[in-house]
Amino acid sequence: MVCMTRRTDALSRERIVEATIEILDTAGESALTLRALTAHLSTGRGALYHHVATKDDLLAAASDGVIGRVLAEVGGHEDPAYAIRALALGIFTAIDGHPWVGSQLARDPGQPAVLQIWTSVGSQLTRLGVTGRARSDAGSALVNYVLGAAAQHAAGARRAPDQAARQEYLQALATKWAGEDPDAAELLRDHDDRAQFLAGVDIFLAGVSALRKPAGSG
Amino acid sequence: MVCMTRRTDALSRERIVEATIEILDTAGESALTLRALTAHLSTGRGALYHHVATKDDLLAAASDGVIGRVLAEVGGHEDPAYAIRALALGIFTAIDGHPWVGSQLARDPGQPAVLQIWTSVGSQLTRLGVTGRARSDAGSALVNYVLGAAAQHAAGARRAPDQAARQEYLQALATKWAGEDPDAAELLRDHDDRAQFLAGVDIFLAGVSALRKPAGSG
DNA sequence: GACACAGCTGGACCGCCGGTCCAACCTAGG
DNA sequence: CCTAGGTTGGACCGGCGGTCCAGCTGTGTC
Repeated sequence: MVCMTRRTDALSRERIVEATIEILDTAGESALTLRALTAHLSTGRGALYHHVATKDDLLAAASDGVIGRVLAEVGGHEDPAYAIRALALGIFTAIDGHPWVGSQLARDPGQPAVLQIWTSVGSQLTRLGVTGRARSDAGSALVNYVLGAAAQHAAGARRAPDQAARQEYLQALATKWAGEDPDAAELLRDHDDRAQFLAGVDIFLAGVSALRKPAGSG
Repeated sequence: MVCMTRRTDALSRERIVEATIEILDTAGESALTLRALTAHLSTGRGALYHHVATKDDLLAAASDGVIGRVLAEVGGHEDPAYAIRALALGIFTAIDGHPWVGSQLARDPGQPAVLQIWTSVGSQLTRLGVTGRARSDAGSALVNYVLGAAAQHAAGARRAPDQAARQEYLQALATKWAGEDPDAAELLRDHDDRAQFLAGVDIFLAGVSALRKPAGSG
């Protein structure tokens, strides 16, 4: 009956999600409190709960927004293998910038953001000529790899936010590995998460291609 | 000076971790409360904190115990590729039985359980003849895939604990996919998580092998 | 056997959390 | 002007992880 919003600057789900992302980005997951959110929006809790069901709902909406933006950006490449690399790298970059998304994606396989990733990967695999069970197997492998790497990278970023702490962490790991394989310890020292992540995508793509060729007959 | 434990049936870190695993297995992650733990052990909170630093410490110790047992069991295969499959399947089975481990592994890359997985995978890859950067890339890919699949499977199990709920969930997913690819929707219906997980491992192993051959020179 | 000691134990207590509830408010329609 | 209903803000609730401390309990010493 009435117009849906009384004032353009009034509280809305969109504004709440926006503020949520801002808090998460600037102060981290642990700082996202409904109290902090109400303070940030200069409002009360009842108002929040008129637009949002629960805190989890809010987190899902926030990560859905970020992932949705990424998937929309990287959708337009002709070569499907290249598109898959771009898709994976886009997700990685997004989680590098917003570590909380990585944790959130690992939390619930039914949330919209994860479904978006599934369908994007699935359609690129179809374009790659993979179908049937091979496609669902490959899709599962790639999605799980991307989400796993995302969660680990995000957790690492949470644990070692600055470069010094990260160096310490890598050093400790290198020491642990040194006895077993000095070469690996050396590589760990000038280690690039992004390059390693892409190398993993390439291993996956090579595997899909290798398994497709020998099984020629339907 | 004195003997380290006064009575064999007294409170100890081991007993606490054991009780923690029992609560997590029987009642789920959300049921693990320090209050529930004290009730289970018929003790108070101060006593708990004499043996355990924080709740996170407890969770890490619990998952470390489960993973450690798994890795010790599957270590003895001659063929490294087979050993990797056994390793991955062992982790998958453990997480299928203890879903909370899956969530825990995705939370912190520095915890002992994750380091154990890294070193196990790394040593098997070395036995497979993969070295240097290829090894760290392959190890990263495999570990991230396994951890990602574990976390997703665990989250799914948390969300749909019984078979009926799981069917509903798959049905909803199938409906979503049906418009895009009816074949995939059909496959989703009689979907086997364990087989799909192993298919993913095979994709990565095939990729590692495929990328090793063309790059013959060091 | 008495004693002092040190580590262990249990429960009261704290601040904070997510979520609920309701009285006051503000705008649209009559 | 009044009424009505969606919107707002804050008081309130039970429960959480973690801290603190007074007392207990087993031990080594004499």
